[in-house]
Amino acid sequence: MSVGIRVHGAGDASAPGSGGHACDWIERAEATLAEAGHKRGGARRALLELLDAQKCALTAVEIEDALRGAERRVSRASVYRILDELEGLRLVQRVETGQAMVRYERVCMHEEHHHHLVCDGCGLVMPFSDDALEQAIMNLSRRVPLTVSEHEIVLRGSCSDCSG
Amino acid sequence: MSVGIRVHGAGDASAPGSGGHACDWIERAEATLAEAGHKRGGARRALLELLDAQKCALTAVEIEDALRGAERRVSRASVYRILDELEGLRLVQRVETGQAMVRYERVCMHEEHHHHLVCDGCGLVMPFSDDALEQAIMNLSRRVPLTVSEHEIVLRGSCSDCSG
DNA sequence: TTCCGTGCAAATCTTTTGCACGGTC
DNA sequence: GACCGTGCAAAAGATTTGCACGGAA
Repeated sequence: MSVGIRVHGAGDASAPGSGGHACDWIERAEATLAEAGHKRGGARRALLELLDAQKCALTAVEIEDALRGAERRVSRASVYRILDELEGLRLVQRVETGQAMVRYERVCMHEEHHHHLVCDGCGLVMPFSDDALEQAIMNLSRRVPLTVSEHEIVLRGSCSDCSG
Repeated sequence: MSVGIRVHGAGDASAPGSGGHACDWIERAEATLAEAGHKRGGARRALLELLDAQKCALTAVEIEDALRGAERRVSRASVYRILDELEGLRLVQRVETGQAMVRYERVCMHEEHHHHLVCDGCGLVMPFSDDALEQAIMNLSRRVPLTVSEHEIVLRGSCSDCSG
């Protein structure tokens, strides 16, 4: 009985902090980075703020573009480098949507684990979560010949706009 | 109650036809291709035979390498072109394992739908299937704002060899 | 004979790396 | 002052495309 399905809106939440998070991700990120021996830097700060304001995963190019006008310009190389660091510290996670480019989104502990809907027509990516699905995955993970550390689920299809 | 979990072996089945299929995939593929107005060709034939003998998904490079010695040499460009055609005809499907390269495997109608376990340590990819999971996905697919045409699930972790 | 399938080489695109400079600690 | 974070440019790796030839229908 999957009564627990929740589809979150897509797109970003322009105003920083309106991403609907109550986990102070930026604060935790800065702390984790400091703990790991990193110094602060303007590019990374801008990237953290951008990611914090998103509701869903972005590609490196989208991040570079978003930052170009707004916060502060950040070079493509830095975007990749920073995302890589953050992924290593489990502050962001990669999302493979099968769209040629990898997407990244912040990971909020205490926040609901979610997965993605991808429209093959327009490329829209939308997060969702479902208790029954998580349950099935958890049961499964215990019974598989692999120590499972993460899982990723993508549903592909056609969104209401593209279905006509 | 996920009593239905099945983990298939990994790797290929060297002897063509031993992939455990009862669906005559090659035959169906050739028919579908002909119907779509394609002429026959040696490169594609070799690729079909290779894919038919696999138990799990291969990358374009693995396919090129496998074909180099065996069946018939096939250029990288042809590998990609042929895979693309086959994907369009739903004869093969892409598998995104998060390993930098896309993987491809044949799609057997009538054959059990499966997903993948990926070892982050050694890159091993193993197919599995689970009824409870499929059930959860099916329920979910009906209740989501997207006409779902496919879904992909990847569990990542550490295989028994890599866990020590 | 007409076209499609294929190989080769070049192009494109995403992601990574080398190096030098400027800021943080 | 020592070192890390960052930008720029070049490199690397995966995938795609242009073009010409040979084989299938």
